[in-house]
Amino acid sequence: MKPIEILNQRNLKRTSCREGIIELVMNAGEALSENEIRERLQGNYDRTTFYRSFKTLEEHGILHKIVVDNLLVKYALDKTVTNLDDHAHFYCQECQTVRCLENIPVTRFQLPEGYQDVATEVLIKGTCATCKKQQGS
Amino acid sequence: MKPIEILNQRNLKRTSCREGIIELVMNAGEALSENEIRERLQGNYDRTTFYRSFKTLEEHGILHKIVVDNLLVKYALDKTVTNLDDHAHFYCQECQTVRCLENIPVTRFQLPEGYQDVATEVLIKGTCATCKKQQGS
DNA sequence: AATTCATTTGCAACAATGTTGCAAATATAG
DNA sequence: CTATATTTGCAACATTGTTGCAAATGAATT
Repeated sequence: MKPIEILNQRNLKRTSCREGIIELVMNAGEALSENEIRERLQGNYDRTTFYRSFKTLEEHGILHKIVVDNLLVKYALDKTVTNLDDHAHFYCQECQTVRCLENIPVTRFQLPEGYQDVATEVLIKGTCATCKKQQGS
Repeated sequence: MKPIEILNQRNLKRTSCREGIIELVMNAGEALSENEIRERLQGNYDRTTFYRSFKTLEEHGILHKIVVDNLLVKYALDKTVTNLDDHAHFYCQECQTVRCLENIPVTRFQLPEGYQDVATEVLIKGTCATCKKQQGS
């Protein structure tokens, strides 16, 4: 599905900023940070605009946010767009990329009495295949 | 084990700030943020001192860091102090507390070919038992 | 095409979190 | 008590994110 269709489907105005973000994230193959998106996106948008766009796109189930430690925030397409289940994420400590591990579903954990879960985040940190090879180990 | 012993054991100088942090985190029953620690700790320490203390204590396996979304950072005792295995964490969206779920170990996931894991973080978000009751649902 | 109106954008200002360099203070060993 | 390496506090700065408000823009209507 095209960015424009995704926006129309949710009654969101199609601005060049939103379109561009969706387009980029769609074709990236990895989650992208605000900075990475700004670098690759033509048309210099204000930081405020980006933050508000991310928020809107997230609230409408177009993007999902992955946070590594603090301060490193990345975005990927949401499951309502990709039709994938909740999955784990992999953060490569070498190249700082975040990838969705679509084959590793997030299982529901047995919580203590009285606890109710709403969402579960699984973040695996390590070295990705590409960086592993380059280490020539 | 007492804070002083923990510090001595690792050849770290026992300063009142480090001692205080360990003492607090030890008796808190939940993970504490920089702000929470500062509020409860006598002796006004500089923010810089806290950040450097956390870093030192983390590097020496005394504390471990739990990050919720971005910007919310909490600390709890590390497994090298508690002798517990890696475990999941629960973040209550109502009272903003973070608790270690010692009974929910973090399992190793089967990664794609070539990927190597170093650490895995499992954060479950929802409502804790206390807040659940108060909602009177 | 032009008009209208709600939404979105850019700007400025601000807040929170975290880092770095450096001089003064402090912990520990001798 | 002294010497020395470590730690602390301060100032300055960087980054990330938010808010209010006026200007610009998207999309529906004429």
